[in-house]
Amino acid sequence: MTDDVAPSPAPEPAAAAAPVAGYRRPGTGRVGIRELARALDLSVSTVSRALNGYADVSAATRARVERGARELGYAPKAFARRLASGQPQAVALVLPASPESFGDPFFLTLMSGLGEVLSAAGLDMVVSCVPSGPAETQHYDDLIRRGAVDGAVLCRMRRDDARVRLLHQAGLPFVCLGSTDADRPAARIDFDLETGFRRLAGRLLAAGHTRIAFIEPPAGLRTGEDRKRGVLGAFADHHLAPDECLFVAGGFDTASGYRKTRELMSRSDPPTAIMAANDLCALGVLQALSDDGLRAGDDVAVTGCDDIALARYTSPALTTLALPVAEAARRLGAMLLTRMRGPPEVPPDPLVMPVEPVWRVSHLCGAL
Amino acid sequence: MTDDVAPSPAPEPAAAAAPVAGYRRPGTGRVGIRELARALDLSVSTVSRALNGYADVSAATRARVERGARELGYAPKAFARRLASGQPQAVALVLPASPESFGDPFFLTLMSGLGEVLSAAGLDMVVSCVPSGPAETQHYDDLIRRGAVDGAVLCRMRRDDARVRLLHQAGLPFVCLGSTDADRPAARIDFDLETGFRRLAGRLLAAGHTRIAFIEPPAGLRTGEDRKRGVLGAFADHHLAPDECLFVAGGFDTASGYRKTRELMSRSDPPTAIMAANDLCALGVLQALSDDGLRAGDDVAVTGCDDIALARYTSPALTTLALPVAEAARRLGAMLLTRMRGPPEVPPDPLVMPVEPVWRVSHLCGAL
DNA sequence: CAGTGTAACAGAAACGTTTTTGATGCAACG
DNA sequence: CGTTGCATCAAAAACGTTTCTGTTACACTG
Repeated sequence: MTDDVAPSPAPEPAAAAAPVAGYRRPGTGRVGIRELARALDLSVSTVSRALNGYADVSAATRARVERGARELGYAPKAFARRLASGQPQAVALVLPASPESFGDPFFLTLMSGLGEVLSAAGLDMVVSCVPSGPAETQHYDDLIRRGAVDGAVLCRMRRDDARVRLLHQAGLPFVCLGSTDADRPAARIDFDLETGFRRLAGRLLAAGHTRIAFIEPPAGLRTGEDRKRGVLGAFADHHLAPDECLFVAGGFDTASGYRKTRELMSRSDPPTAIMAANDLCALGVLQALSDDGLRAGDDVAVTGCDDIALARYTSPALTTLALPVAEAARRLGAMLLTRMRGPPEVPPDPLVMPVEPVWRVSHLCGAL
Repeated sequence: MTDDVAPSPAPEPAAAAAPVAGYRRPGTGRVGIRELARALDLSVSTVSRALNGYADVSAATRARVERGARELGYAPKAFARRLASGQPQAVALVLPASPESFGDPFFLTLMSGLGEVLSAAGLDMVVSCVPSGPAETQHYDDLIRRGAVDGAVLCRMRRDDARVRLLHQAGLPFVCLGSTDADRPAARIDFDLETGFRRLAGRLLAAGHTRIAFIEPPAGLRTGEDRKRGVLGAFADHHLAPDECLFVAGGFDTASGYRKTRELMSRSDPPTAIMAANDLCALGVLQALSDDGLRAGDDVAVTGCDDIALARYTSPALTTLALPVAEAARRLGAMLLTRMRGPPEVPPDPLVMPVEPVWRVSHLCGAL
């Protein structure tokens, strides 16, 4: 109401690199704690203390303040509160931005579950999509230095992960989806993918498959090691040795599933079963087989991982591993909350969540 | 370094409703503009002006400051900057949180494209998942009052949308994916879904289908009206009248596609073609047909919309509409940027983007 | 040479909160 | 009656920036 005119005779209104200039911030003139205090004929400090639950304000006054705040539509500005008190305001979620995995429903579920509990705690979630690798760590560094977030959620963990080193030394509370190195223990939740893949591979071995191919996740990921250990374990359970030539580097995307399957099936001794890194990858496997005139579940056994909504609608319906990712996301959020509230160094409480095979039809068919 | 001890004799460290207490903010002791100024033997104001591109600092000093900032790892705290200058810091993206559409890759693509251009402009993107409806508007209201964001992106537009009313009156810059009422013109990008559905339906009509079912998007959505107008238009083009009983309320999720298809196909006069609200919905259609022993593309024609990555991997491969959503997301971000930078009332510049049918196989098969 | 302009910087006042420290009135106590 | 204690509130000092207003030194004008 007061300053509605332009900054007219501004001495030097920023010259070259001014990032976002000429912008008149919205919210100017909106009701602040000062207006609320004046309207109630109270001091600013009393209003603040009333709203924040301090003990030295009478019940009557507190009620009056709360009512006034409601009526005038006052809510403390998050950035000012953050500046004055350092109370946490937002947490970061950095998603991998590989163009292929754009469609992975996994992350949407993760985000949604996380957002649910964080928003209930009054925290905002700032998410960014950054390609995995050094750029990702850099992005975290930027977020921290700018003070944009007070906590972080990591996924796609790798061993000797630069991000956890950074966050540890920055003293920022964080939680991981998936485990990393043990030297720097970090709070985390993990899916028991080793057992999951062991059970999947075990079933294939029991059905007589010995030439089992495994399209591995992108190199460097901890979860890739887990999954591989699982299928290796199944071979050991059956006192068999895998043909490691059939373990090929792949990815979490449909395209790599397609490509790798064509390579595998054009060998002189093709596999009789193909385990894909995840469901998205398995879709590529299915398509490649179909293009070769082969049929999954009849000619070649195929398995996926994640049990995305579409797994039951493929043809044939995909046998896969169901991950409780919504539940994991909620728990991750809760873990992060306690770390942000509590002392900076609470002991990590790792939690590994079970994974359940979903036997549909793509894994059927014996070895010969 | 100075205050590392607890707030020991705190008079009354918050009693009941203190939201997040006992938390010692991270970043304490990190380098601020004050430390940087001291290290360079300059005043705080000069450092600030140097970093912000003001003209009244010598080139030599500016270089020295920039170098110092780089070496000490200084970046201005976003919240303090926001407080002092009102420069925008973050924009909101509120996604629908219906448990069914959790997996819709559409939103992941939208988010990623948006994030790309916003992050390049130094803006954070705070995303939340809220069920459509009043809660959504309430959430925006909260974000605004708390000053958490300086701009917003809306999707899933409805006519007479409460959110655009709110944002308009709050004076917050925003852009929409999809159009709303014309009385309050808002900057937006829209997909030409009317033409898209008209072409889809046209092809079906040309193939002899007259009993075309349409599983509509959730009621109230503008995009639903567009799509319906498209199929109605195709009927008009062919001088035919549709059986409106075959236009049923559905949703953007697989489950409703499945359910509605079973209902439709159990009629005494079932449709010979089914147009689904989107690809996710079409997957349910495919599954329902398959469960009835019918085959899409042979017995019944089926179409979707969105061309999600999986559309080519269904069986049969899904005929659908390809939307340039990544491109739209980037442009939407750019539009929001100009609105946040420019004066609050720049004229809206609506943009409708073309949509391309992808003729795969599920639409094949004639009427008889 | 007094005056004027200007380049380059410093000091201090914002911004909207929270938190610390003080102040006041009043009851209870010795 | 002077203290002490308590309940309740107000004033003022943070928080880390940006921006407004001075200030200095120096070159240039007339």
